[in-house]
Amino acid sequence: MSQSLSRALRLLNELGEGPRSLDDLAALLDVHKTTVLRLLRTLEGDRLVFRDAAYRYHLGAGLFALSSRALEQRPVRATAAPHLAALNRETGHTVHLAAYEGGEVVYIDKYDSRHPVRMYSRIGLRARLHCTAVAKVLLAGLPEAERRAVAGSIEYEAMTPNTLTGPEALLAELSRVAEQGYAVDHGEHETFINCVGAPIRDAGGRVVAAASISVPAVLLDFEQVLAVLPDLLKTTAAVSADCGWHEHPIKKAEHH
Amino acid sequence: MSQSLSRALRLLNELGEGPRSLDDLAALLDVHKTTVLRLLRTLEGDRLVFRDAAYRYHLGAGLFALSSRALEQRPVRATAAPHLAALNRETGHTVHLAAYEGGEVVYIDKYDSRHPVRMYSRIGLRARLHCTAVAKVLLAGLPEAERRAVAGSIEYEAMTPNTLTGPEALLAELSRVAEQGYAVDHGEHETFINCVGAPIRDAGGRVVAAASISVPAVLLDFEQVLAVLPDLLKTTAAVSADCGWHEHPIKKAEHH
DNA sequence: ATGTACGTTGCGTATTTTGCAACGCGACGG
DNA sequence: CCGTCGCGTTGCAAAATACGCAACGTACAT
Repeated sequence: MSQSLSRALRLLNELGEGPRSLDDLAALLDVHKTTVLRLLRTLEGDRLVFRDAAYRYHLGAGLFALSSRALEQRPVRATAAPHLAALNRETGHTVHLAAYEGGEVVYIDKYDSRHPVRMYSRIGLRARLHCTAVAKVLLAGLPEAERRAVAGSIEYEAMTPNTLTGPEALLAELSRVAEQGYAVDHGEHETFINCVGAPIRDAGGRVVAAASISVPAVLLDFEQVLAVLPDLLKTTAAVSADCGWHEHPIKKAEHH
Repeated sequence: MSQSLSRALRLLNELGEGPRSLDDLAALLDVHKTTVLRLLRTLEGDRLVFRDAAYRYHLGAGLFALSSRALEQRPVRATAAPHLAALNRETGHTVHLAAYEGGEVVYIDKYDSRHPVRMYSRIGLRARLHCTAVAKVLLAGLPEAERRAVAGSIEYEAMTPNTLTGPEALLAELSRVAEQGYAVDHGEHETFINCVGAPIRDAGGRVVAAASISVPAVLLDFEQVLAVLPDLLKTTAAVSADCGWHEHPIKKAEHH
C-alpha cells in the first residue's frame, strides 16, 4: 500500500465535503503543510483539484474527465439513458441503473423523482447486496456457484424488520427473482421506501445491468409500486433489445 | 511533486483508454510490477479501480462517487439541467454547459444532438479560451483587468483560418460579447462547426456559467445557427432567474 | 513600522518506496 | 501425470523519495 497515494486520496475525499485551505488539509492528515502542498501540486497538474483566488482548494474538472471515460466504458448506460429518462418522466419516480462489478453493485445512472420526498442516492454509491432490488436482480443473474459464493460472503446487517438476514433466505429470494424476472425491495433497505427492479440483458443473454424504480411509502404503498412494474419491465425489455437481446420463443412453439 | 502519486494518476489515465493487466501497466510506467501492484491496491481500496475475473484492471465506481460530489459543488449544473434538456429536445442540437474555474473553461454538462453528425466533446474537457463560444462568454464576464491578464497569457493556436490569433483581437471580441450578451464561434475552433453561447448569471449578476448550442455546418450554416440564438437566450435567462438573477429595469424607467 | 496568518522554497535526513528473489496458482503441452 | 510457462503475490534490505524544519515572501491589521 502506498502511503503518499492514500494521503492524496484522503485529500480528494475531504474536498468532496467542500473547499479547504492548505492548513485545513494539513490538519486533516496530521502532516506538515509542505507535504500537503506537494500532493496538491501533483493533483492540480492533472486537474483533479484547483485552487481559487482565496487559496482554497476544490475538486477539479479532471475528475469529470476521468469519470466520463469510466462511464463510456459502460456502454449500457448510454443505451439505457433515453429509455430510463422516459420512464422517469412517465412515472415521476426515481429511476436507477446499477451494475455488478468488482464484487459490488454500484449505481451508474440516476433519474430523480419530481416529488419533494424522495430516496437519497448518488451515482457511484454501492447498493447493499442483500436488501436492494437492483442487487437482487444482478446477483440472480450470476452463475449458481458465484451466486452462492457471494451470498456466503455478505455481512447481513438488518437494515429494517423486513431485511433478509442470511444466505439461505437470500438464495431462495434470488431463485424467485430469476424465475419471475424482477425483484422487489419491500421496505428491506429503508423502512419507508419500496422498490422494484428488473434486468437488462446483452446479446448473449447475460444480465449486464439492473434498472429500478424507487418510491417513498408516503407516495405509494407496496401494492401501488407493483402497479408500475409493467412499465419498468417494458423499459428494461426495450433496453435489452437495444443491447442485442432477443427473447427466446416459448417451448411450445418448438414442438411444431 | 509526488512521484508515487504521479504514477498512480498515470495509471488512472491509462485505464481511461481501456482495461489493462498488471504487466501492461508496469511497462507503461517502466517500473517493476510490484510497484504497480501496490499503487493499484491503494486505488482499489478507494474503488477508483477494480480488477475483474481475468485480472484486468478497470476504472472503478469510486470515480463516479467523487465526480458526483464535485458536480454537486457546482449547483448551477442542477439548476440548468431541466432547461438545457428542454433546449436540446426542442432544437435537436448539442447543448453544452461550461464554467470558468482554476484559470480554465471546462464543460460541466452536455446534452447530445440527435443527429448522426455531431461535435465531439465530453464533460470535464477544457474549452479553448480563444476560439470557443462558451469561453468567450465566460471571459467576457470577468473584470477588465483579469480579462486582460488572461488574454495576455493564452497561446493563440490558429485552429482554423477564422481563429482569433492575438490578445488585441480577442479583447475586442470580448467587448462585443459583453455588449451584445452572447458569443459566436464562426468556425473558429473547428472549420465545420458553428456555435452560439450565452451567459448564466447568479443573484449578484456575476457570470457563473455559459450555455451553448453547437451545430456542424452540414446541418445548419452560420446564419441558421444564429436563428436558434433566441431560444438559447430565453433558456439562459430562465436559468439565470432560477439562480436568483433579476434583470435590471432599463434606464428610461428610472426617469419616472 | 511591527506582528500575524498563511503560502512557498531549499536542504539534509528519516521514512517510505522500490525492486529483487522466491513463491503460488492455473493453464497448457508432452 | 509432471514440467514449464505466464503472471500475480509476498517478504526483505537497500535505494530513493518524501518529509519537515527553517527561513522567506506577501497581504493585512494595528
